Amino acid sequence: MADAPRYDDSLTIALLRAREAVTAQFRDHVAAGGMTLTQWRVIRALAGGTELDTTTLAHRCVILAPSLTRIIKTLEGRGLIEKVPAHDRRQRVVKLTANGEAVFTEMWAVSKTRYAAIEAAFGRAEMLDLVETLNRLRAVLEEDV
Amino acid sequence: MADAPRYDDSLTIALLRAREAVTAQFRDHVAAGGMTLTQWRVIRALAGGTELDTTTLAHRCVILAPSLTRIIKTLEGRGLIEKVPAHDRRQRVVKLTANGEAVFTEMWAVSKTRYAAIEAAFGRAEMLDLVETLNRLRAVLEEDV
DNA sequence: CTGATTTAATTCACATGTTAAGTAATTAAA
DNA sequence: TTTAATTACTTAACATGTGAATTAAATCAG
Repeated sequence: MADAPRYDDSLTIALLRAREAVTAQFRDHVAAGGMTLTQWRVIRALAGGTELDTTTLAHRCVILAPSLTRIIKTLEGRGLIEKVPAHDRRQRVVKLTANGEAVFTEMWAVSKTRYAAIEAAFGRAEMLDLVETLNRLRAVLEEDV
Repeated sequence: MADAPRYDDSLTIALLRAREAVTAQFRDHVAAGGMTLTQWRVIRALAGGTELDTTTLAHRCVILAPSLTRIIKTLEGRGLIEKVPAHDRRQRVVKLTANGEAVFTEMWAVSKTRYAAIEAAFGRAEMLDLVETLNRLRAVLEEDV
């Protein structure tokens, strides 16, 4: 009785630990760039001149709106992103500044290296398969259950 | 160039979204019990009379020590857990109160149902396989890379 | 065209994640 | 045995997660 059965734990905990292990591979170099992993997701989503409104950006980065509001404020304060006038004046559309693009380019090179290392260690086929499985799980849960 | 390539995104985002989709299946009923998902992990880890120190508990629940300190304070304040005297007086050992066990038992029944629904929708074999793959990924990353 | 509804963001309040620093108890070394 | 190092946990400070309430702009109904 020391260990209760693991019904809802096995999957949620496995996802949590796996994600923790993966992000750990990027955390240091992102922190070295003076950024959090969440902020880095935003920078990445805007790289290459992409202009996005808050809703779209939040969805792509998997960040809730209130968090993104704060992050935009922070990154704007650091001169990494800037506002862009929008047709719909309710929207807040943003893009990277020249400085933001430069920071992205610099960090991106390292990021690719880290990712390649993961791929090499785990196997490219397994990796693609895992991503496919995860997306399938998500699709199933977002419809049926 | 509107879309930057997806090197480090595919896996981290897939993990993030998949976890979000899974936890969404439990969030409502856990919230209905007046608890957060993180607090629920702690309750579950202690169910059945289990006594654990903070370090072990933090590891099992995948919660950082500072977060667990606050959570223990909260749950203790609600009368769900209580301290247990420990040999090593540096340690904080806790267990569920009778009330805590009762709350667990009540919520556990629903939790199992939700989990069974996920298993039915996604497939038991795929689920076990996914958990195994996630743990293998973690093992690889925690050693080699 | 005016009022009701919907939509996009923001703000608020609280819980948790995250790193660094601090405290108390234990253990190891001299 | 007294000090130094280690260990377990807490506190602090800031970033993010989360749900609810709020504000402003756009859209819809009549």
